[in-house]
Amino acid sequence: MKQKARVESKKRGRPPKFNEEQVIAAAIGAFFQKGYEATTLADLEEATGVDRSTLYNSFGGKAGLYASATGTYLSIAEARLFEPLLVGTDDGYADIGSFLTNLRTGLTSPDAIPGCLIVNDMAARADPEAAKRYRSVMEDGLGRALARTGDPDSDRRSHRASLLTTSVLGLNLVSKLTGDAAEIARILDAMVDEVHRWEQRG
Amino acid sequence: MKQKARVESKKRGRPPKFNEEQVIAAAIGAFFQKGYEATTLADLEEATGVDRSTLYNSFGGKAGLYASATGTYLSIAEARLFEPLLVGTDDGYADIGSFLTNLRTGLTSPDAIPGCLIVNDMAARADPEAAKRYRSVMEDGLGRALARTGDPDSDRRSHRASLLTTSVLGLNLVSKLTGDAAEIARILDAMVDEVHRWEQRG
DNA sequence: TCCATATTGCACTAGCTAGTGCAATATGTT
DNA sequence: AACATATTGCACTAGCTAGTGCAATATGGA
Repeated sequence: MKQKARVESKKRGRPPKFNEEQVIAAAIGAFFQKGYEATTLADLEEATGVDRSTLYNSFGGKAGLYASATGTYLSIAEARLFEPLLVGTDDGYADIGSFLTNLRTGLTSPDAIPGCLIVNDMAARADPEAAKRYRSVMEDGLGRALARTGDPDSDRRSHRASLLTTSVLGLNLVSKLTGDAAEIARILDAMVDEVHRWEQRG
Repeated sequence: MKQKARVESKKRGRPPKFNEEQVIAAAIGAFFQKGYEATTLADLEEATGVDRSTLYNSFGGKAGLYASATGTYLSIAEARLFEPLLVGTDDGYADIGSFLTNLRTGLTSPDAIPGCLIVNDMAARADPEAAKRYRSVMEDGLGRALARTGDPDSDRRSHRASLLTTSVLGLNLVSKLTGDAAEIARILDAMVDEVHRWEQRG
């Protein structure tokens, strides 16, 4: 890391060939597909079209580039997904509906890279078969438990089994990332609270 | 991989020193802490007390050992967490409550390794700071949107913000793992459905 | 006892990794 | 034109990785 100052008043010396935004965008794409570990400097060179020494001098190597990539990605995600939630309309439920629609578009459009960069990295080397089995067994079990509640609406039951299963996956993620028991307890309280409401109101 | 047959009627040749179950248990512990990629053969040797050549001959190397570890882990998880859901009592809601309690115990007990093995592997190399920011921004946004719904119950609102945030994390995971748009759509339908119910019934 | 068979433990290796060193190059300034 | 400065692109390396080869060893059976 010889110099990291990216903003200068005087421009002297050989000018960079690369465009910083484009390099970061390309890096995001690369990290997206494979996750941090599995993305090699060779991958990054190919994706960005920039030599590793340049990546080193200007972005701080693999780690620095990943930091830039996640930073940029989060800013974009905040602007597109989360900002509308913060500002919003006077109809909060409609805003949440829009949020979920945006999420759907982002995740299911055919050319989109699935997942989000942050979570993607987590799932880079996961065993798809194991995760699939884990998920389907859990959802099946929850579905059967819900069938025993007497709730006659089978669509609603399967939706709820799906919701709980997905939440548990997210919960495991939070558990791993924070390791904070109080945080886990809070989330579980929220889940318990909601299930309790199902019981009371259908 | 010279031979993989682990069950033999005749016992000839030098007997193994290791106990298969213990080795797999130790391997689960090792993979738990670091995830697949970051766990080296040296780590596995130390955790299991077994030489790499033995791990190779008897378990199929790192990949084979991981397969055994996930298989065993899933069986345990199924027996402890999911089996009670499948059998259960006549009170489905109570069964789900018990399930969530078991989950809580497993995730928050001080000596427990956080997360589950499957999801843990996914989160092995994730950037905790980025994930934390991502999560807190999302939860904050959802909380504010819920505040605009006119729902006066602030505990309920924060619980729901938490539930949705956790679900979205899980959703991203599913998206990455399956890449199946229909599956994502199904989960999002479930989320939309539940939010819709909040709107209608409070 | 001697043989067949299987595990063990050590030393070794090929391949890949992130990261470096440095001469060549391209610009602004004087 | 000549100099100062910064980027570039190539070749290189130290270190770590999963995986191997093989002689030593420990057992059951003949």
